[in-house]
Amino acid sequence: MFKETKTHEVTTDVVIFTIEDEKLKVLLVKRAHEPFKGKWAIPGGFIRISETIDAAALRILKEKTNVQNIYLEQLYTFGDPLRHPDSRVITCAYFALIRSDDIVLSFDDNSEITEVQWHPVYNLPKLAFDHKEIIEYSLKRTRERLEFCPIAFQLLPEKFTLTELQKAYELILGKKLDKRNFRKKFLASAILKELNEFTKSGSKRPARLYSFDKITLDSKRGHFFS
Amino acid sequence: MFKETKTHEVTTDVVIFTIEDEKLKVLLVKRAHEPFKGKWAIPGGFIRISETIDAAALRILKEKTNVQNIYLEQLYTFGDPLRHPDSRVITCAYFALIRSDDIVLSFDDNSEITEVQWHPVYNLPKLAFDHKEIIEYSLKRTRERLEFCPIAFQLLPEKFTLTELQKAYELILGKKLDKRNFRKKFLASAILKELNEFTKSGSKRPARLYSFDKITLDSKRGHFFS
DNA sequence: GCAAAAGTGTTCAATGTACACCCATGC
DNA sequence: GCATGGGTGTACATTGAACACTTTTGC
Repeated sequence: MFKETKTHEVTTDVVIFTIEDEKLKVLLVKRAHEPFKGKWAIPGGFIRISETIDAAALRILKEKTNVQNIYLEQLYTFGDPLRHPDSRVITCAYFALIRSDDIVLSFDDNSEITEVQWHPVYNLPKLAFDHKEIIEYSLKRTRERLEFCPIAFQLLPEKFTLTELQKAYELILGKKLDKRNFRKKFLASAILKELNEFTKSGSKRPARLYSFDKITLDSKRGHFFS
Repeated sequence: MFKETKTHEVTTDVVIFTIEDEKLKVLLVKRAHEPFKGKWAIPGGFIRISETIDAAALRILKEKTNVQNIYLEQLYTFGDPLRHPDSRVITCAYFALIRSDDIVLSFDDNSEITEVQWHPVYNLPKLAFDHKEIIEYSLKRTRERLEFCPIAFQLLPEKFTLTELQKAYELILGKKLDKRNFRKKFLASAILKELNEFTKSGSKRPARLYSFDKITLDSKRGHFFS
């Protein structure tokens, strides 16, 4: 009975969302080897024997984006025996939301990968393994989370306008929202800090900048991210 | 890098809730061997090389309870390198809700287990591994699910009274609910079928029996259990 | 007739939704 | 002065929460 388990392999894959060019995008890597050589996949890797699964996911996030201290949530563990064509690989998937500016995509020259790139979520190339399913499920979960917690702030710069925040919501949810209701809700929620700064307008009325109120956010962390 | 993964072991553990003697209980097994010999644990086992994780969890559920076709949901994957004292064991935890009547608890004489028993959730013995944490998290998720889907019906017989349904909710949520509001909500929801049958009262007013409307439930399955 | 559980409605507060116009700026 | 995106409030419907008494039965 124990013998059987020896050939399991356990990986973690991380779905990393961002907003770039007014589009919701996901980070993909191009595979250097078979199986699925030359196909796009979400970044992932083996879980090391003495690291937690969370740590493995964070490590992979950092390897590709140099980003740390991010909202990273365990999504689901995918274990169909046929999901990997060669061997039994169980993967514990995570998802994360990050800002794409001031990020330098990178990868070691370990010959596992030949490219790293952002791809529009709503227009993905053909993906390796069951990664399409994993991304779809991530999006679904992100939408569910968004109804309760303001995780969209991970996608925005420290100072942002309400319109930018609304755009982020609309991109994730895939639908238009009512401007007045949106603003009313956030201004009532006390998680935003109204700044006395405005965008230097490029040919239109300057917009007020807001930031997330770290104190309120931390105090509600258990509530939001439980 | 690949070599490292060879010593991972992957199991699934299943938290099985039921209601017995007006208490919310969870199924525990007593371990026959070290580590944690003689300690109570939630039932679990290795995932076979060619079965899905879902199938493994269902198999374990069936081995202990002979129950199939049940609401079984993947909970979370626990992978702290120190959660097992001897080796690296990653476990993919599931939870399920079942009725305890007409269930015969059982276990193979494979000498892994010396006992199988229901234990009150709110009064657990000391548990092996991180199983206390897993049960607590299961309860939390069950509560969250309960706010959206009527999963409590898994705990009840086919025909039940509104009071029994309410009791099930109260036991899971750990708090009293308002009778009138509770009934109003369910009678408005159209997921209950009102039967022309009543409990044969034991010294009190007979109560109307209801059953879950399978058709409505199935049509809302995607909605509830998405 | 009394103990025990079944059954029943109204009011109020909070929340979500629909909806249209004026404002400040750059050109 | 006009085009562009920024900013604002009201009315309505839905939902959840609080709350107390009458009914039916077995004994």
